[in-house]
Amino acid sequence: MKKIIDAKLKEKDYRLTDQRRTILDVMLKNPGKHLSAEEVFEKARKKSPGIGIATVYRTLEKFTEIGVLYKSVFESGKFRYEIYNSEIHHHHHIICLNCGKITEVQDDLLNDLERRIEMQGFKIIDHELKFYGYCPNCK
Amino acid sequence: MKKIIDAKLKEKDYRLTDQRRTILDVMLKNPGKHLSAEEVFEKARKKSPGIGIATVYRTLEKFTEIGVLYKSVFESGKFRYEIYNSEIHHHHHIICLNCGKITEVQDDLLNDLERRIEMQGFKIIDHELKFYGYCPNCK
DNA sequence: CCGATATTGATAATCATTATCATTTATATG
DNA sequence: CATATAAATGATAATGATTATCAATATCGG
Ligand SMILES: [Mn+2]
Ligand SMILES: [Mn+2]
Ligand SMILES: [Zn+2]
Ligand SMILES: [Zn+2]
Repeated sequence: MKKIIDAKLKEKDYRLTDQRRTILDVMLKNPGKHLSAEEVFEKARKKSPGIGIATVYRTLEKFTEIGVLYKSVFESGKFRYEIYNSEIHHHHHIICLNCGKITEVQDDLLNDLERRIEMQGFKIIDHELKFYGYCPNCK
Repeated sequence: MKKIIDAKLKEKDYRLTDQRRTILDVMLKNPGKHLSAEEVFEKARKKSPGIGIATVYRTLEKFTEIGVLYKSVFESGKFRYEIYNSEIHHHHHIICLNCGKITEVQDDLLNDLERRIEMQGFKIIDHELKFYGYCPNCK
C-alpha cells in the first residue's frame, strides 16, 4: 500500500514527508470510518505532535487528488475522508437520520443505469449514492 | 402550488410574507436549475429590492424543512436548492467534471437495491445519487 | 554535502452560513 | 378597522471550515 502511494507521489514530484506518512497511517488505521480534517488532525498529532492543521488540509486534498483518499459530504458544510480502494467499485452509504451512523453497502448495481445514461451521450466516470433512513437500532 | 405551500406554512405558524412569496417565485421560475443562496438573493432582489441575504438563507432552510425545496451539495462547501416535487420520486444528477453542468436523470431504478438493504434491518426514507463524468459536449 | 524546489507551520484571509437584536409585519381577535 | 402578540426581517457581528501567504525547513537527485 505505502509503496503504491510512494509511486503515485513521485509521479507528480510530490515528496514523502513524515507528516504525509503520519496522515496516511491514520487513514489506514481507520478503515470504514469517515474522518473530518479536524479528526485526522487530532489523531495525527499523537504521532507527530508538531503537525499543523494546514498540512492536514493540504495532505487530505493531495491524497484525494492522486486517488488515495475518497472525499464526501455527509452533513452540513464539512468534508469527510476515507481510504479509497480503486480496485473494487466504490461502496454506497446509508446515513441514519436519527443517530447519524454511517453504514457501508457493498452492493453496486448501478451498471445498468450507467449504461443507459451513456447511451444518451455521457461518459460516466464515478458515482456517489447515499441512502437516508433509519438504522436497525433507531428504526 | 402556492396554495399548498400556504397550507404547509400555516401548519407550523409560519407566515406568508412578501419575501417568502418572492423567493418561491424565483424557485418556481427556475425549474431544473440548482441555485445557491447567493444566486437566489440576486434574483429575488429584482422583485424585492430591500430583501436581506439573511432572509434568503432562512427562507431556503424553512422551505426545505417543509418539503417545498430540495437541498444538495454539488461542489465544495456550498448548498444548492431546487423545487421539490414530492409526487415523483426524486431524480438523479449527472455532474460534468469538465464544465460543471448538471443534468437530471429521471430514471430511478433503485427500488431493488433499497429493498435489499431493508432486508438487513434498515428503513430507507430517501436517497441521493450523483454521477460524475463528462457531458456530451465535453466528452 | 549541495542546490533547487517542494513542503511546512503559523497565521491572516476568505467564504458560506448562523446568531443576535432592535424594528417591522402578519394575522387572529374584538 | 384597531390592537395585541408572536413571527419575520434586515443589518451586521460571529462562527466554522477551508484556503492563501510567506518565511523557514526538509526532501531528494546528483
Ligand atoms: Mn465509506
Ligand atoms: Mn435537480
Ligand atoms: Zn441510527
Ligand atoms: Zn461538460
